[in-house]
Amino acid sequence: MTGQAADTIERRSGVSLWRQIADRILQAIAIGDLAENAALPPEVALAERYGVNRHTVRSAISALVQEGVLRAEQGRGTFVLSRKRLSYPIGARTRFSAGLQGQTSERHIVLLAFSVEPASQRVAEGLGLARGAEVIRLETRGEADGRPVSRAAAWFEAKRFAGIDKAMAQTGSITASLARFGIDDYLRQSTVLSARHADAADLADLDLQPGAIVLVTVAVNVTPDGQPIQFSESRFPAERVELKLSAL
Amino acid sequence: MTGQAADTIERRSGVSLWRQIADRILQAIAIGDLAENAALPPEVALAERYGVNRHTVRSAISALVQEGVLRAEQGRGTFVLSRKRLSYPIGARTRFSAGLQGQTSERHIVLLAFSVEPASQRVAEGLGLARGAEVIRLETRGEADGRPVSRAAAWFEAKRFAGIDKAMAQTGSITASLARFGIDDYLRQSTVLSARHADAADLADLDLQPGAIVLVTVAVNVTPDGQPIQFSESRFPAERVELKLSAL
DNA sequence: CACTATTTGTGCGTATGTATC
DNA sequence: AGATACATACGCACAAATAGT
Repeated sequence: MTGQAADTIERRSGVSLWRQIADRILQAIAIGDLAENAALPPEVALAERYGVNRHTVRSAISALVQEGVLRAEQGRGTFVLSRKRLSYPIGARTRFSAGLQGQTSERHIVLLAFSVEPASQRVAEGLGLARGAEVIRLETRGEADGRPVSRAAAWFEAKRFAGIDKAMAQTGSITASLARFGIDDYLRQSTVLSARHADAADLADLDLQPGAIVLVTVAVNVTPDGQPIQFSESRFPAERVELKLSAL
Repeated sequence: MTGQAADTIERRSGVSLWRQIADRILQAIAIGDLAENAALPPEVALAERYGVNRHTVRSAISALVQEGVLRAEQGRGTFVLSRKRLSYPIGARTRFSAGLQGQTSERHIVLLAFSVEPASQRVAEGLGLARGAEVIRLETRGEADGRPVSRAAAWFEAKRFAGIDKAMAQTGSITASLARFGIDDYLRQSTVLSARHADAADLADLDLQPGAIVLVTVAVNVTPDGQPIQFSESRFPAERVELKLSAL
């Protein structure tokens, strides 16, 4: 971000100063004046350059952080985010590791937590169980090249899949764990997709900045003969992942 | 939002004042103390209640607007947004009107604009044309019960579908328009899904507030024998729509 | 390890602009 | 026209995190 005179910031032009400054920064990124991961000048420097108060610069930066363009780190600076996204396939046979093969040099699933609990309304419905039936919940995080790319909770009928947590911890794979219970194949029966802002838990789990967006999928997996075995809710950081729908 | 003393807002507790106030408001909504579409007290009143500056209240409200919980309208007030979502089906035979049947009493597509232009890289690839080949672009908005639920751009080969804009204007249906060109059936070949914050155009087209999220699908439709006929990019307001994936 | 400089984060007070009723 | 309520902008002060010295 070199010269670019302050004189193009116009007061009482109908466009707020902070929006004009935000647009200037976007332009600088588009031109290549600000490269990916490059640091912006400090807020005070920008304020001086544009002849505005530091708060006004902060409003501009804040908007771009919300838009997923910048990342501000207290004590360090403000940086331009990279924009490449992994393409995560969703289809009849959605599998984490296989799906990302070729796009990353490394990927794996970490088991974060597990618990046995009574099924909530939606979990019971998804699995075709009575409400309150015992289910096992596995919390996992998917990572690719060291970066978190998904955060999922999966529920299984406790009676049928007792010990799946240990299998998961050992194998690091849902597919392999289910195989231990005689499930050689399973299919995606339904997927509902939505998006929202990341909440506090998402921010921590996925290493995101406040204001980041997560794609949320709620899915049911079934055996080839239609028996529900897994209910899951997955969250993907929208800035790092896109979903590619294939034959479902 | 009745009583709830200010004394639960704690200074130097490690949590910023604005975040504590935002959480209080979320709690009030969860409890039902603030109903859907209810107006919040004015900023100055909240500031006084919590014993903070008005700016601090504004930070809290601003965060909740970003999170899609509130909607601030200059000169009128700040309101709680409703949370019900339409479920938009995506599958092999994705059709706008048929998909929303049963969920809304009324839905239709409005043709906003059309143009003939040279195909961009991705459009050419999607349609299997040479880059720069002439294509027709249709801009449409989907509405259900008077609310915008989608905004789409669709591209067709100009040579083959000359006049599709008029068909679209008359019929208000892509399916019906394609039928005039001898396309009785078509299938969804590929769909890539992502999410981002709404840009200025989205805000205007979909009647959203700054900070709103849009789900974006990029899709190619083909004839049953695999010939690409339509490339499209659709945007759905995430606060009003979820996508339900069905057999693709 | 303490100290300092740098940089972003939080909060207050004030003034003025703009949209709505 | 006047009152109300949100939006923008400035200036000041201090807190918190980081990176060096």
